[in-house]
This record gives sequence, C-alpha cells and structure tokens, in this order.
Amino acid sequence: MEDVARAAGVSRALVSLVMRDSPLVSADRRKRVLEAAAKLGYRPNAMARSLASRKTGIIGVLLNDLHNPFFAEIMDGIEEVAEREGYRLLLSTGGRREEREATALEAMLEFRVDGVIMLSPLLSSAVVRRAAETTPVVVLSRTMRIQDVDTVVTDEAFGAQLAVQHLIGLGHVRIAHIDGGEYPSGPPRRRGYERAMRAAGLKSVVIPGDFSENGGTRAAEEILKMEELPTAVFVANDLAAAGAMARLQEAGLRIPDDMSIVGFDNTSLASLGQISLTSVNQPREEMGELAVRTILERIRGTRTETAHHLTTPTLVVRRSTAHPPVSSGWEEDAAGLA
Amino acid sequence: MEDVARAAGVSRALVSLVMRDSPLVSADRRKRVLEAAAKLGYRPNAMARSLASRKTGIIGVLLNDLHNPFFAEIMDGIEEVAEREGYRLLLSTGGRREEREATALEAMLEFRVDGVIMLSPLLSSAVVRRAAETTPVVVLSRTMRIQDVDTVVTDEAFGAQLAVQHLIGLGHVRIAHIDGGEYPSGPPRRRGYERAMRAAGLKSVVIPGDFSENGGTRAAEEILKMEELPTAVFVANDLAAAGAMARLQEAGLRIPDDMSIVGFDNTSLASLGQISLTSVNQPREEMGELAVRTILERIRGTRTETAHHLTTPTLVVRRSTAHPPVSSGWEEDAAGLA
DNA sequence: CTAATATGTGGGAACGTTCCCACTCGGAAC
DNA sequence: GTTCCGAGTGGGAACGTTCCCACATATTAG
Repeated sequence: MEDVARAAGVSRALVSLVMRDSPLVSADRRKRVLEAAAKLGYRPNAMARSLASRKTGIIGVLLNDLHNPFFAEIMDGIEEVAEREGYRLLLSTGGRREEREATALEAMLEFRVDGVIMLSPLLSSAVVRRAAETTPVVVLSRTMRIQDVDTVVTDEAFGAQLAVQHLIGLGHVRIAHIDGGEYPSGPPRRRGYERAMRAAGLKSVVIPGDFSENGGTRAAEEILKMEELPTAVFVANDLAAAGAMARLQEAGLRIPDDMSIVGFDNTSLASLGQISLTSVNQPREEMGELAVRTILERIRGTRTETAHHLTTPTLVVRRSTAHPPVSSGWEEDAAGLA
Repeated sequence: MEDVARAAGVSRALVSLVMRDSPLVSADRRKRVLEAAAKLGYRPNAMARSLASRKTGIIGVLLNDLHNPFFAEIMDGIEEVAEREGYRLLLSTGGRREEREATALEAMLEFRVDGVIMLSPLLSSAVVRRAAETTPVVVLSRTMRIQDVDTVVTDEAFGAQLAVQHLIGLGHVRIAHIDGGEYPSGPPRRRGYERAMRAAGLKSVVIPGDFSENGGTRAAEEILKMEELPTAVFVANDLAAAGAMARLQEAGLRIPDDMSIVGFDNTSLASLGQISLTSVNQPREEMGELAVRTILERIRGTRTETAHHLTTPTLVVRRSTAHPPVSSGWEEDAAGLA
C-alpha cells in the first residue's frame, strides 16, 4: 500500500479510501491510484483490514454434512443473500461429529467472524450459548431456546402430520415410522407422527433409524420381519427413505402398490425419476435467506430481542404413495376415516 | 493478551509462547498463563496472528458445485489430511459460474491463504496462472499445464475406455455417448469414448449433455427420437445418467434388458438401490488427500518442480448393464468382436 | 476582499499478534 | 570465585491496514 501511494504520488490514507471505494475521492486521483495498484499488482490484505477495522465482513457457516443435499440447498439461499449484502462466507464442516464441530466453531471465533450460522448442529446448548456471548449466532434446523440465539426452523411436527394425514387420507391404517434417532430433527418428527396417529385413533410403530441410507435399509429389514406388514411407511428423511425403499423392493414389494412410502426434506433425491418419492418439503432456500437476514439484523444492531422463525412445510406428492392394497382388507374402513 | 499477561504476572511475549505451546516455557508459568486465559475468556485473534506471522495456516478450497456428491467425497479426503496436518480450510463456492468463481478466488488471495485447491474450476488458465504467482495452487480434476500449477487428475479418457470396453464385452455394438459439453471433464471423456469405439471398429454417436440431471433427460429424449435405438448408452457422469435412465424407463424401456447404461464418477447416487448404476470409479478420497499433500509440499518448500498426478479409474459393475437384447440381432457379431 | 463552508488530503496512532534481540539467573566447569 | 552457558524471560519493532483529526485548497456568501 505504501508503494502504491508513492507510485501514485498520494498518501496511504488516500489509497485506503480508494480501495474501499469511498465517494470522497476525486475522480482524477482515484484513477491514478487504481492504475498504480494495477501496475504493482497490489491486493489489499484482508487480515490487516479486519484487524484495523475490527470487523471481518465474514459470516461463518457451520455445515454438518456435505453429503446431504438438504444442506447444499440451504446454502444456495445463504450464498445468495450473503453475496448481495456484501458478506463473505467461511464454511466449515463438522462431519456429524460433535468434537469436530466444536473445533471448527472455535476456529471461526478465533477469526472473529461477524456472525455464525449453524446448520442443524450437534453441539451442546452450553457451547452454543458461550459462542453467542462473543458473536451473533443463528441456529438453523434445530430448536433451541437460548437467550440471544436466534433460530430458523421448520415446523417439523406439522410436516410429519402432513405426511401421516396424507397416508390416512389414502386409506392406510397400518403406518410405520422409521425415525431419525436423536439427531436434531429426529424427535420432533417422531412426535408429530405419534400425535397424528393418536389423533386418528391408530397405533404408532416406530423403528429406529439415523437419517442415513444404511439406517433406512436396516430399518426396512426390521419391517420385513414384522408378522403383519404395514401398508405405509413414513421415513424421517429422504435419504433413509431411499435406502428403505430399495430394500423393500428387493424383497419383492412393489412401491406404491404393495407399500407406500413418504420421506422428509424433499431433496433432489426425492425428485429423481427412479425414486419419485412423496416427501415433506421444507422451504430450504428461503430458510437459508432468512438465516442470513436474521444474523445481519444482529450484526447491524437493528434488533436485540431474540428471534425465532418458524417456516411451514408442505407435502409434495409423487409416485411412492397410493391407496393400500385391496388384499389388506382395510380399504373401506380407512376410507371412512379419511 | 495484555490483560492475560498482567493477570498471570508475566510479559506478553510469554503469553504468546504459551498460546502456541512452545516448549521453552516452564510448566509453572504455563499453568499460570493458561489459568489466567481461561478466567478472562481470552481467545487468540487469528487475524492478528496471521498478520504478524505472515502466514495463515489456511488452505482455500474452491468448490464448484455443492450439489454434486462427487465434490463432497473429495472433500472427505481433503479434510482428513488438512486436519491431521494442522491446516484449516476456507471453503468457497463458485456455483458453476466463472465470474463468481473469480470473485471467490480473489477473496481467498486477499486473505493470504497459504495455498488454494481448485476443484474442477471453470476459470480461464490465465486467471489460474496469475493466482499461482501469488500462492501455491493445485488444480483437481482438470488437466492444466501451467508452470507452477500442480494437478491431480484421473485418467478420464482411460475411464471412458473402460466403460466402452465393458459394453463391447457384453456384446453391444450400437453404443451412444451423452457427453458433458465443455465443462472440464467433458472433452477427455468424450475423446476416450471415441477412441475406444474407433479401436473396436464401431461408429460413435455423441449426444450433447452438460453433467446435469436435466441434461441427461433431454439427451434421452434425443435418443428416443433416433430411428435405430442404441442398445447401450455411456453417460458422462452419474447425475446425467440417472436423468437419462429415468426418461428412458418412462418411455417403456427396461434397464438393462432393453438398454444398458454406464455412468461416470461412481458417486453415492450410482450405488442407490433404485438406480444401481454401472459406473467408472475415481478414487475420490485419495485424490483429495493427494491434493492436500501436493500443496503442502509447495507451502513447505519441499518441492519446486511442477507436479502432475494421474490417478487410475476402475469400473464398478452394477445392475444397469447386461447383454444387448437378442431381438437386436447383433449379439453374435458383437460377441465375435469381444 | 474577507470570512465561512465545503471538499479533499495527509500524518499518526491504533488493532493484537509474532519476531528478534538483549537480558537475567542458576548451575557447571575450571 | 570467576567465567561461561543455556534455559527462560521481557521489551520494542514490525505486520498492513483503518480511523481520527488536523490541515490545505477551492468555492461561495456577505
């Protein structure tokens, strides 16, 4: 910068103003500075800038699992707003392991990011609270009621109810649920399922899962061992639903003729032609955008109360659900129920 | 840091040494410093540290498309080695748009990252060359022969040959290719296909595609319009293969009975039960690890010559390929060829 | 023609570290 | 008992910016 100033025959301060394109510089000098900068191949040092200005212009995003398309789609929304608002993103992955997540978070805090967005974090709420003392924090896709920690979540339980009600409406009565274990969205989805079943006077059957394809496959095996097969399965997410579906088909069941399946998240996986999975949609891009806006309010100090945003899921019907098989003998009763 | 030093009754320099766990500090003082730091909630400022030490301990990773599981799997390898070697990752996405990629790259350079790994970048080689003048650069999954730009690529053409030879071995003669357009891996895969076809004395038929699911679907429509259908299709990547497969099945073709399909990348998509796609495997995790090691050699100055690593693809056979239908009347000729 | 007001411009002190060098101090060697 | 040594410690100058304030210059009003 020193060199650029000298080459352009101005002071350091002026170069600084030009680099941040401040409007208080005359067109003439601005041009001279830019030319000198280009000639010398000068590139501002973001570290020094952040140090001096005490802000980084960076929002940290704690990503859990790069393999789950759900997160990629939320990122689309995050990126768009961040770019528009002139913020950079520092992504980091937790790889579904709490300890690694903590390390990644710590690194972001050492970088003095202006805010942190956590996607479905595994972190204990104590750790999150402590982070929030230092910098604004927004948690996405996990309910969390901590002072000064804003959240953006979908009404997971309601989504589960939509799924169950859709199946009931088709005439299903024996509806099983492959759950997501204790990962953040697991319990609320399970509760939504149980509540909807109870409301319809039906019996809940929960098979443990873990949001992974393999988990879905294993759970499907459990189902195949049941002495009376369900006619429909509501699975905690699309990935597990795909796994379960594959296993059930392999066992000779036709989907949806012999068994209906509903997933959750409506990821790109669900819309694949070969899978064509009925699924509960979350407005992912919108959620990502909302998260950035929420954190910007904090960063800019526009808001100080804690905010909790709840988005509403919808159901997307595809070819994996249909009426239960006639042979099951339940159709009429079920129709009556719907 | 000042405060911590005062609280522990030592000098700033000593605190600095403790924070970097230098061995030249007595156990007694170290303990005192750590306690003071914990009590005051002190967290070193990574910006200041980088500024003073003139290195960041960060490797920038320019990611193209978060939606493609291929990149997620490479990231697994990158993360593992980076973590083990004590480097942080600064991810950034280009979203398959050259301009955004350039912005993201510029941002990394402003941060003075210690090196940049580019995954299948769209960037012009001039831009890459310029970046390489500032900081070590490794390009992954795109051939590039620039002084001081190291590369890690799979032998794409060989992979394509494996795919074609597998189909020929099964007896196919009319084998079409849905290509990847001008995205980095498109041309080498197309050339590999053409070469293998020529070597077998067969006629190449290339349908344009773009590595996306939709592109695959559109290409499949082109195929359906052909007056003599091919009995096998080699698609430039798994995503497009899935799209094509769905469209062909919708048109009533059975896979693999009526038509065989081979993909490329062997992503998690290919192994999904419903898709079960024969695909060319790239050692993704290994490639990620290799990329980090390669860049570390540069960062540490262990090597100064430009390095080009070539990994060898393999074929993973699944249920999407089989002998051509007997009715095609070509089986015997083809068997003779194989 | 002077004073008051816009506009730009420049210098110096932060920002929170690391790095370099000079120093102290206890113990070993002569 | 002096000298020497090395482990451990402390002070001051970077690192490359931004920010604050004072200043120079040109423009306008009285």
